[in-house]
Amino acid sequence: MDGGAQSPAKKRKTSWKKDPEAVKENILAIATEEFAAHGLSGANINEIARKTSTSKRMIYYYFGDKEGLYCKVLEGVYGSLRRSEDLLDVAGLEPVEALRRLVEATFDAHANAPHFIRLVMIENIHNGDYLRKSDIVPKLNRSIIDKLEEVCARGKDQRLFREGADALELHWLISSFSFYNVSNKATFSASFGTSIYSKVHQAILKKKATDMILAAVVNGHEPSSWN
Amino acid sequence: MDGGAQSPAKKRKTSWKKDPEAVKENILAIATEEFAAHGLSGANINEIARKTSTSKRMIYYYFGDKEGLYCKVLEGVYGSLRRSEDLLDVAGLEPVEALRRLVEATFDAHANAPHFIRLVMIENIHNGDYLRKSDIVPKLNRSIIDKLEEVCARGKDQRLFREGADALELHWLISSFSFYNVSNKATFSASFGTSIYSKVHQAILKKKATDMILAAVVNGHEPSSWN
DNA sequence: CTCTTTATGTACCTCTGGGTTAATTTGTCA
DNA sequence: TGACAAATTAACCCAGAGGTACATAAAGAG
Repeated sequence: MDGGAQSPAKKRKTSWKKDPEAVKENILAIATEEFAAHGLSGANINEIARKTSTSKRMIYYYFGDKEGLYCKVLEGVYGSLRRSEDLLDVAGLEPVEALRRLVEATFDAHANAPHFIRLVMIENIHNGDYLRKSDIVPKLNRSIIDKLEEVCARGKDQRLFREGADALELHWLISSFSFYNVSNKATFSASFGTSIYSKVHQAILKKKATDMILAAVVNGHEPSSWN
Repeated sequence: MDGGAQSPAKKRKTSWKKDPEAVKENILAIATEEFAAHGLSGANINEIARKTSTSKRMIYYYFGDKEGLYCKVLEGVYGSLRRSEDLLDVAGLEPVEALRRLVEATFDAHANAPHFIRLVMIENIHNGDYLRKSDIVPKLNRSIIDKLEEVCARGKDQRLFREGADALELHWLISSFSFYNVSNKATFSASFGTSIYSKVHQAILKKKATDMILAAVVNGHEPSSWN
């Protein structure tokens, strides 16, 4: 699919060019695939090297060892998700619509970030050891919590939201079905079939889950999608 | 640390006894720990053997290879969960109470089955390949779905539940927060602190999540724990 | 134009870990 | 009681994966 690096016409004179950033990026991209696919111990450095346009030597040159590479991969996917969360702007929406938008966006973001999901699963298998060692932790998913807090505050101010609406608890709930929906697709399908993973059923689940959150948070909200 | 197997005084006469079932059980118990702790590729057969009261050779004698052992471990934990689900009887309760009980029981069952959670996570990393190969799949989590279906049917008959209440969708929702709560504890804590994992906060989350489900399903249910 | 630093390729080393071979002991049934 | 199967032990094998040594080409400093 990509390849093409071997085309002789391009680089016949200077046998190779120095381009550290591109090399690092290339390694990280492949490593993300491989770690996401096979886990930390399951991924194979030789295989990663083979799929890059560089050599195993360069992996160790830039990342030290397998764990170092894994950490950078982890930081990369967390960074991507955070950047996508930062793009979301609900400050202009009224509270109920803002919350609906946040839930739906979280659901979609998870559905569209399979690498992130898998690497978080893998990291949880390792008890979060590498995430904790990394320096990205503090600012981690801060932005999504900030947004939820802002929306909750406005909702309560306007007497639209119940007082029990709590940003962290909401994030826990919203993340749970958004994450589980992707992370446990394989075993859930094996047990109960693939029906809920059809495009239409996914839309229904998103709608019902969103409505359920709203029914819990918003005073007098009728969860009409459950009728 | 352990050792002691070399002490000559103990076993000078009958050096060993035949007890295949006990040996198999012993291997399975240790292997469950190790696979749950380190994953399929992360677990080490030599280490498993060392922790058993038998030898590596016996693992291969009874389970063929590493994957065979893993499959039996997987079947074991799924079986345990299913048996615990079978014990739950809500047929005598009126629909709303029955549903509340099912949600709470699922939440607690997951919280108390860390091995199951980790092995399901691991199995999902492997795309459910081994679960699908196993012969336990058909009857898998059938009982919990049957119970939900029975309760939903009664609830709708009595015009207590909304028509949109669907057993499989409910199971997806209930499982999601029950599972995520345990599976992602490490990364969630790393990001947002451990506050939600205190005993009291866990009870609050269970209450609120249950109330949220009820508010979605039950006509006119007021989610009072959110006030 | 050299000297140094950075970047890269090739070949290699080591040891771990999954899996096996072969012999030995225990139980059982004619 | 002796052959035969089942259970078990100890020692071994070896591919493969993580990691390294060493030489060297490119780029930058002076």
